[in-house]
Amino acid sequence: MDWIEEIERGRTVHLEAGETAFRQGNPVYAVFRVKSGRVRLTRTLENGATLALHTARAGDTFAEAAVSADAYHCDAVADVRSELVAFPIQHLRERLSSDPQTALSFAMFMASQVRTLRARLELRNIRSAKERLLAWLELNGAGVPLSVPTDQPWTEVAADIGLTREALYRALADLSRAGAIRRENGRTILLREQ
Amino acid sequence: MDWIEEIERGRTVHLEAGETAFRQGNPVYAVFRVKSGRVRLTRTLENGATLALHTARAGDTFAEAAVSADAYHCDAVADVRSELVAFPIQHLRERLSSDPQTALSFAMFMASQVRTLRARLELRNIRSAKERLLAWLELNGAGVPLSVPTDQPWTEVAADIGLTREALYRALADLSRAGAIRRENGRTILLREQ
DNA sequence: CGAAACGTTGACCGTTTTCAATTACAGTGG
DNA sequence: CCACTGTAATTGAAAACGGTCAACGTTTCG
Repeated sequence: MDWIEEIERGRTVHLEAGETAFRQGNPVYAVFRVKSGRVRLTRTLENGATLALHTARAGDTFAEAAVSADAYHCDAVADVRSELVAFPIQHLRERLSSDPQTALSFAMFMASQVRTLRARLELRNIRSAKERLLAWLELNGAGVPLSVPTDQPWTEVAADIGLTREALYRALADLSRAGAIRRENGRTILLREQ
Repeated sequence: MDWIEEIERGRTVHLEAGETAFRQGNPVYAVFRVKSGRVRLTRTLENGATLALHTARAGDTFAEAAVSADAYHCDAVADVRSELVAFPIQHLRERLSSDPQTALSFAMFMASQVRTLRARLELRNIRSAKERLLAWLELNGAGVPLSVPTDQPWTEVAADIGLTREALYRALADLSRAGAIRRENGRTILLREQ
């Protein structure tokens, strides 16, 4: 799972809000992981428009493509004060191209990301806030009855599933009221399972 | 880019609408690519609910995780009559675990998918239909001035970016009217570039 | 201790969805 | 070659849902 940390420890980088880890065109020097904070990846087009490509949060790895590229293809700007771990590509490349086991771990890690992202994208196709939230709970729940621990603020969940926090709280309240879920100390339990 | 076809040719599988490539729990036997049609990946929960995990379309590879799993974790059901290519995992595994170059190609292919998916997800955070469409055009455009070929029906684009086709056509009309884009034989050209 | 973030609910407004209807076009079989 | 079916492209009108703004209590953390 943690393919990259098996290869090397990496060095910690501190960024203040607005500071950059790299810019479009800079020669690649590392792959990153966010320890805390938030990093925004954006691409600037020829015409000056800025496109958001990703927002990396605590735990996320980014710029994995650096392994096989010469230069970065987007900007990485800290959104708030952030702490990153930078894994120099040098060593990474050597290990990946000499040790098939490491390369395979890397590949399978990326494959699992793909699965997660596809599911999140599919989730966004659900228009109704209530149903979307319900699907998110089902996707992230575990156990019987299915339940989700409240280990991240609902505000974050809201951003995750593409709702404003207000809409999320309303959906939560509606589902509770309808008896589809129950919220208790630190967990949300799915009811009405058949 | 086409890591998998460099390893083996795979055998073609024909599925009628409703037929399955595999079901949750089946022992893995292949990784797939859709040649034509559409395959829906779904997971059935203990409580009977069905979760959509992905919809694979022409050109998409799916079940890449089969490489390192014993059984499939979801159902793959053809949505319409479809043609798939099945790449037996046997040989795939051997090659991937013995040849670092192949494993690395696989990893980088997955990494590029991750990049694309992240960008598509980020796109969905744009609430306004007009702006979302504009961002999609910028993301998929090429050349100066930026332009996008009409190689897929707008109906599909609508599904891609999470709008109903009606909303998309309206956004398209609005942008045209406002002079932000121009639609001509087989291309959509972004104007107002600075 | 004070300032941020989080949690929650109300009211209103705007955009998108929905439903409906129409035109255009491509492929199919008689 | 033409009626016939299915998909794509478009536009209108009305309804619904989520966004936005506002306000307030609570928790967290430097």
